[in-house]
Amino acid sequence: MKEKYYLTTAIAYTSKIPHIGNTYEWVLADAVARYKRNRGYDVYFLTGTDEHGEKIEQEAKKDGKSPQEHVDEIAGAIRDIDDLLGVSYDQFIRTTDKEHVEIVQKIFKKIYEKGDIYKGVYEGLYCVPCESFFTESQLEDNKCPDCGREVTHTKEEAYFFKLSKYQKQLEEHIEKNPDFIVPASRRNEMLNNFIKPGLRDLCVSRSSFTWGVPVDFDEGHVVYVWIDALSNYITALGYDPLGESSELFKKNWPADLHIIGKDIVRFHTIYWPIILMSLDLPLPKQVYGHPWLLSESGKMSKSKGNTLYATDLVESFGRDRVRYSVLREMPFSEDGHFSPESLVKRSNLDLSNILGNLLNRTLAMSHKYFEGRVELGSAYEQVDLDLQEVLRRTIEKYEDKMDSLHISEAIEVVINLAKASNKYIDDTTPWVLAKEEESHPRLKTVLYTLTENLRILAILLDPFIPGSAKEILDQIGTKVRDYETIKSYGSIEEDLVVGKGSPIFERLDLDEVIAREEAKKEEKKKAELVLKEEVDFSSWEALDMRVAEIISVEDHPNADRLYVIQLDLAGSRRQVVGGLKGSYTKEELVGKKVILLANLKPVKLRGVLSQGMLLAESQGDQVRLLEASLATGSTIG
RNA sequence: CGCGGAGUAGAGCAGUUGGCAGCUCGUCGGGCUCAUAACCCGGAGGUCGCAGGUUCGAAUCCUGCCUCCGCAACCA
Repeated sequence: MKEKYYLTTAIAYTSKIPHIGNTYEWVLADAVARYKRNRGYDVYFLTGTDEHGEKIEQEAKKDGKSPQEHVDEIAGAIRDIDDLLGVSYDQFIRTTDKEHVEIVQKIFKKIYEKGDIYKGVYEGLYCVPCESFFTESQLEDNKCPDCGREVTHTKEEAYFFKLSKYQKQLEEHIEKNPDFIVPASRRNEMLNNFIKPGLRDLCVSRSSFTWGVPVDFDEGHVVYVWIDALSNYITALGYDPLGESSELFKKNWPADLHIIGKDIVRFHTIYWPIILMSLDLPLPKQVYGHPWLLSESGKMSKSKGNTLYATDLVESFGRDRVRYSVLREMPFSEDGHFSPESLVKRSNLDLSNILGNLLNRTLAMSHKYFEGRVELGSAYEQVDLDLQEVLRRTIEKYEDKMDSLHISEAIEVVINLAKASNKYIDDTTPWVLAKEEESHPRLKTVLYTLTENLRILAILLDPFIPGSAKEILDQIGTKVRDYETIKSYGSIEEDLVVGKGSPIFERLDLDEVIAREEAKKEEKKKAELVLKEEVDFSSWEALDMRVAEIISVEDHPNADRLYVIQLDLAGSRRQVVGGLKGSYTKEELVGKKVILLANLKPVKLRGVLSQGMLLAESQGDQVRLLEASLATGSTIG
């Protein structure tokens, strides 16, 4: 009986088309899935899309579509990206699937009936002019802390999850199972930052929007999107909280591995385990919060113009180069950097020069000297045995690295084997052996060794570059492709005739690629200029913008990125809180004449009153204030 | 005093239990010619963020400080 292995990715949020940083996760999971299959596990690999929530409702509205139309479109695109990257998922779940929705409703009901979810009130003391809720303790003299006016008692019904009930159990589980959350830094973060300070009951329903799973016993409420989303890992398998679960579920749950981004570790290691505890289900064995794939210039974002998409990359470079370079550049716990340049360098170096060239020169020699026939000649010599020892250790390290999810290091180990094989050619100098008839048996053994090494290299690389691994084995012409065969050296056919071979992974010209990518980027920029909806003149007239002068600037006492700015507006004093740190020093700001949106409703930002907004141009992280020259109080128009 | 990291050769990074400071790229020089101008060998290049301490011995352990990044918060 094969041992089962159930792994999942996070389900992708369908608000926007994901970039390569988002899609990296699927390739990572796919590499693990393929590796485990090769090792003989009965793998079940789940991925899919998360399609509910307020944000999606809003995105759809912006495009003038219904939420369903919107998510159908994005989910389709995501599925296409998965297929394009060769992600070998067994199931693709969508949270709008009817079965999923029904089971989520049952899960919610079951937890409710158990008493872990209770109906409460999102209670608050409400200040109508400020449109804000406050707790008793926030009030100053029983008045609104922002504007000092009377507050009214307001209640809104909502459902809450008693997280605190399971806090101790969860804390113990995490402490007793050091591998439950990896890497360890994430584990510490969860314990110190969230669990130990105490878990507050979580509001698990919403009534302010409707795009979600309805609470079937209470109209007007939808299930909190995270409860809905996390449940996919069991609904996909056919879990039934009120009846008999499917065979698929019984076989596969608990999951062996959830692969997710480091930003959502909290949901997967606190909320999700507690949901499972409440349902009396076992917890997943491991959650890996992988780091991020960053662009050269930092986090990928549209405004920075450094966003890369899998579809473009695969079109430009081919699937395996993209898969290889993202997996290779990505460390286990630190963020990795990725760019088309790094892809080209990696690809040329590892795949063309070291691997592809090794294949090519080996096949060429077999043909040149023995018409492609590969067989063992004279007995192994020390240099051959040394290489076999390198090979043995390579497999050992590879398995160790793959099992602990250190994918990049596993790849490195394999490439080092390819390097050792190249060195072996220099050490044995086949072209010298070819000259003398009497050294031909030795030459046969050398080529046999190289061919067997290549076969093993291809099998080891299969999880990362499945297409090319197959191509290598095809060129060699061997049918011996099972993972287990790499452990008994010399498993290759005895009467093998290798193919002529042709270069895999042609070298790429870096300068050419850069020029091409730049041109593409420019075109993209043009295509992405999308303006907001048209407004009429009265909307413009309603804004009162004035010239004002900055008198003084202080750090916000309670927020890292904010300044508290005092302005002179035609003799009267204004205070504005703004996120200008990082763009200006305090000294630079003082004395500047700027443009103030003066009739914006005042709000408190982390406790400090802000009466207006300063106009500035912004691009990504860069912010530059618009500067004025006329007297303060002058109007803009 | 919210939490977690990072600071090691020009760049990107390894350094597990303290024991002569390493890898890849780049650079310089050499070798080879089977091969995708690829492959192989060698050299140069570092006060291991700063300051103390423990030790026969510290990149590694302890204390303090500086700088950077991420999470959380926040950007009118």
